[in-house]
Amino acid sequence: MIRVLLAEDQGMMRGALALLLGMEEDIEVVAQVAAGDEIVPAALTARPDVALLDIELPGRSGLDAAADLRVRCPGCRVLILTTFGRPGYLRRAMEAGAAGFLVKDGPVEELAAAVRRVLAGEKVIDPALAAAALGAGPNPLTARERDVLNAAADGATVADVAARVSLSESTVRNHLSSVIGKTGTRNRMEALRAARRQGWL
Amino acid sequence: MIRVLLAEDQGMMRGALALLLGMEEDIEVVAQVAAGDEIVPAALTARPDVALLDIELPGRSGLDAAADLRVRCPGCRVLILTTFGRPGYLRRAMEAGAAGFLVKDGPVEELAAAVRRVLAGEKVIDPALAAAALGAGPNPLTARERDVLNAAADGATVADVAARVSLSESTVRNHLSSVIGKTGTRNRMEALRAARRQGWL
DNA sequence: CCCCGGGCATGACATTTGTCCTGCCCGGGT
DNA sequence: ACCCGGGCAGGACAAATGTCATGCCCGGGG
Repeated sequence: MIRVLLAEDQGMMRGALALLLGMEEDIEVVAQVAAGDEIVPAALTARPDVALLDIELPGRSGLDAAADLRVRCPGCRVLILTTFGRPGYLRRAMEAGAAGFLVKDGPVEELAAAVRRVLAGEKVIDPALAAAALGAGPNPLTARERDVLNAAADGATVADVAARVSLSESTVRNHLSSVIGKTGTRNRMEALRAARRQGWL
Repeated sequence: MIRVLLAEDQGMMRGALALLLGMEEDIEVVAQVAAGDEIVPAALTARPDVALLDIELPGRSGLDAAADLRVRCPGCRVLILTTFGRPGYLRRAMEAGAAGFLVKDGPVEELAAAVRRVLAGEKVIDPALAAAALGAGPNPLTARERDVLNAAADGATVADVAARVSLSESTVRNHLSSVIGKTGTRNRMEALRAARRQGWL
């Protein structure tokens, strides 16, 4: 019996996946969580063999939780299941020690198969996605630049961002100008979209 | 046997829902589509009793398709199934003649139940959402303002937008200024977020 | 008939944004 | 000891953005 933990915020999706997986003879869903910060605690009590994690979750990113599971719950394989096949997401997933990376497109049949393959020690990665991730190179943004970009993501003005991250307005503008340069875009809005598309968040 | 058409772009979600609904004794999924512009053709050949439609679909909005089904396929009830419980979406769904409006949170069990209730002639709407939709009032944006805002949604400059919608730059700025005013925001980015949140798109 | 809202357009203006240059501090490599 | 990348900040400048007043045209309603 393969013990599976399921982390997914959309109730209907989570319920449907749980039912589907539960229908397989050799799979058992031993825990379901809807938030990122519930993943590690649930894994510690439920002791799953495979953790099926969404990335965009309330509370905490599935990728962060994956990195934690690596040390807090060794022997528990991580399979990332996400809407977006962003190169940066795949890269971060691999760095976090994930054993597989699935996108929510693609047929349902893939899911149970991927769970079994991951448990068998295989890596499960879409080859096309892998190529894209390798070709795109690593995240060129510095931590500070990501902070500032995130703080500006909701349309905040320079002054707002400066207040949020406790920086001078000049510095904020310098950082923003820098990410605009690195993304090859013309303004923060385009830069934001570009960074998101790459999974640089 | 209730004949159901399923329109949902995410492969895994679509597959999972189809399997779940198919498991009900009285429900049969007679068509599955992944794009908005496939809905009406599929409905015309498959003759479903209930059309379960996502809103955000490639090709065409599920809401537009719903309005079309009203005339092209009368007797076919529409049940909207969407990620976002935006007031404006619900309002538009009702105006398009939908019989129900479900959000993808909430338990899976709701789904089959909603299909049956819709077929029985009931309206299926979350009361809290209905209250929000009524309280929010109608969409204050004019058609042109929506066009311009959409054209600016990807970070395009005023010049870009003007070219896209064939307007003078001055007019574009006037329209943008107007939506900023109507949304009570400070710039186009905030205005965009506000409009999206309301479902005014 | 007149008024009003909507679309379109200009020009003027203040503010914000993005760029560039300079400078300082720090820590890690060579 | 030296350099370099990163973070931080200031100033100066050009370009983009947002506001406002004005004007014109149209169609629908009172």
